[in-house]
Amino acid sequence: MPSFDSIAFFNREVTLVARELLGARLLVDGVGGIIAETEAYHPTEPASHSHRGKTERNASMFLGPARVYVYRSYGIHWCFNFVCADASAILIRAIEPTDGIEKMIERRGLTNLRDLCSGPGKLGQALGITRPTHDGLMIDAPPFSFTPTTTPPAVVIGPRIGITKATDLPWRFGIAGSAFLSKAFRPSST
DNA sequence: GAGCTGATTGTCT
DNA sequence: GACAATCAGCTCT
Repeated sequence: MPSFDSIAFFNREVTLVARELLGARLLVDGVGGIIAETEAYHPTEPASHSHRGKTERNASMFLGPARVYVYRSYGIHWCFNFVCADASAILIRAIEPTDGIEKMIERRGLTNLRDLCSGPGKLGQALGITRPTHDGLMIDAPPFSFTPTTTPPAVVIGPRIGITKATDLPWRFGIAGSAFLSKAFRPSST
């Protein structure tokens, strides 16, 4: 039994959780690493899949906090999200590989650690994420393993990328100075 | 090193 | 029928 209450952790304001996820350890079947980059999505803004209400695709976002939401992006990639309070979600954009690296190299067909999980689609492939297998599951039950950090890293904040709506919201969070980010953060102090 | 473009398929209008 | 929370490969500087 984990002493960590995942529902309480995720049942909070989505941008707060997105920031606290940085440095946490996420494994899928023993493969994964340290979360290095996240983006927050809330139903009140148009970039969120839950903005238009519940559909078959986004049903997992309405199951409650600490769930996993998986969707296909551009018809090719699987993207991995955590569900938070009020049908909000956090897209995991990048991970620093620490566990099962050989498995990730095999799945990605690459040997460069920095390219294994530095983007939502790459991450989904490296961790073997698919919608039929993982969508709607709880994050604290197998095959997942989630461990929050006890030593929060320095954080950089910026506007979300890869979207066409609500692009001005500073809801993208990353570990400052990490070599595993999907893209560099726009220069800004603090 | 930075920036642009084609690929590919499920979902929504 | 059009779009999309992306990636990889190519061109240009």
